[in-house]
Amino acid sequence: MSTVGKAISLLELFSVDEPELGLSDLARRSGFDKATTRRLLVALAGHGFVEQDTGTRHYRLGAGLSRLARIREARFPFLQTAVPLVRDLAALTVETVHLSEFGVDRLVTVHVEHPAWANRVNIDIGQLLPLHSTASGIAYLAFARDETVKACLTGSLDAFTAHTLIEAAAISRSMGEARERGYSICDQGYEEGVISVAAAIRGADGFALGTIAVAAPKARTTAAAIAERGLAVRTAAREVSMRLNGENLQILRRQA
Amino acid sequence: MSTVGKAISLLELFSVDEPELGLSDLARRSGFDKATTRRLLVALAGHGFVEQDTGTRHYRLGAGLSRLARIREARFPFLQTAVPLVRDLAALTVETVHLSEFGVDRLVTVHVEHPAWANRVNIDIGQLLPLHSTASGIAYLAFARDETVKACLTGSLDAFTAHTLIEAAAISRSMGEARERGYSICDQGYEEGVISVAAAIRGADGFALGTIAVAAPKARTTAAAIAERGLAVRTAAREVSMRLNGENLQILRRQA
DNA sequence: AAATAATGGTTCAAATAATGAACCGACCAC
DNA sequence: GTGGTCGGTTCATTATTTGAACCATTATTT
Repeated sequence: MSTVGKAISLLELFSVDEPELGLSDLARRSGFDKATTRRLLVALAGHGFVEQDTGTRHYRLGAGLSRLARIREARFPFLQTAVPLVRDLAALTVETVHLSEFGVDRLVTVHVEHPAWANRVNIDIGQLLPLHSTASGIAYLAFARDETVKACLTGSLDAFTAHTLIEAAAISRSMGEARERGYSICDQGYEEGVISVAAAIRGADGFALGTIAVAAPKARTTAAAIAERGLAVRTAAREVSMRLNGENLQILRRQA
Repeated sequence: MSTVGKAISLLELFSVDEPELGLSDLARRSGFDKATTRRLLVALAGHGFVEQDTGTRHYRLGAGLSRLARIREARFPFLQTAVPLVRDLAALTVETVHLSEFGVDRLVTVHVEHPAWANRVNIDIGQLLPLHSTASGIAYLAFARDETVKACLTGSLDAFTAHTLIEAAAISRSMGEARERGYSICDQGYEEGVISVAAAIRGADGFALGTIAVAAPKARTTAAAIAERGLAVRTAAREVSMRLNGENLQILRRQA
């Protein structure tokens, strides 16, 4: 692994649940030597990618990341555009709604709205979602580049529950349904007892950029509710797509 | 420079004005060899820190940065807390209001609100502000750790305009005034014809975390307007500080 | 339409930077 | 005290990064 990759994988050890980590802890989890870990942290700190708490000496993600993320957001206002619509959708459905963006080979959760229910689906910002076994993933794949789809479907796929589809043919069928319907449905494919619907947010070229999804406990979810949510999530995703691409929705037809 | 430092300095070449850059361009600006540059970009792309446009093959900042920034924001909701108050302040003053956070040795602009005026002070997200020659910088230094102040004042300081204060004594005096007043004033210290006021956002330990500032063309700015804005920016910064620290404002007294 | 000069990307011996076992001092619990 | 942490440092060994020269494409220019 390159040194750069190692440094970034240190950053990736931080999460919403564990936003501050000590040197030894980071070394242990990353598998790097303590000296190596520290060397990397110092390099990262020198550019504000991590900060060190002056009291505990623990490390946390730094302001340099916020800076770059804001620069990115200024050119590509994904959050700014989508979050209000995600909020509306959350108010409408009264279930967990999450927004994700494609990165490398997975979907990255960048925003979540939780309902007031005690029994709800909990999702953390920063969570990474596999493409083949989530409603978001299927919705994404339905409008992804062929190369992305191929990369996803070749090789063996993890089964997270007994319901996870792991055969390429079954997943392709699911993608096809999502494409026709305008939204995907994933019934406990990633976590037992959770049913989700999702729709793709698409770029000016018609390919998917990310997704909006509604996740709910299966116990209180009727087929009618699924259909209703599906239409709502489809509408929301379409609206985000249009706002992102300056209203020229005609390009949103897939150029097969 | 460490490899990690090189990779990060590649990321820092991107800005709001130039959010997409080609390989040769990046190599030229960074001063790294083309092969080195590409190697670094590939490593960064592998973790979603940069993405490559499939058409132009140009590189841009990637979703991985958004992810980490959002994880950071979840633990330390600086933007979420401050932006609404920055907006209110912009509506009130009808001048450019910007929010910044300390990083490494400078202030990082993380949010900006511009007024509708044609003649206004323009600031980009991501802009880095020096501590000694901006209203934000002085406001920050007024409540910074002694080590930070010392690090800033030792060594020679750049004069950006004929008005820039570059003697440690003068800057210290300016800091003292800011501390008493609750806000700093910087009269053309960074850019000719621009006058700004700023106040520090402070953490639970009483030390500054960042600043809120109002910047306006000097031509249309009266002494009375400065005083008024000063109080407004002070109030806004105090409010952000309190919300960030869970209302326990008593800790906000400086523990000399 | 041929020539030129960009571009993005690749290769491999040479040079440089990363590595990690052992070490230190500080702190904490027993 | 003693043993176990912790954060941090050192330096000979080792592995990775480096960059000149290279190719294939894609604009420009002549």
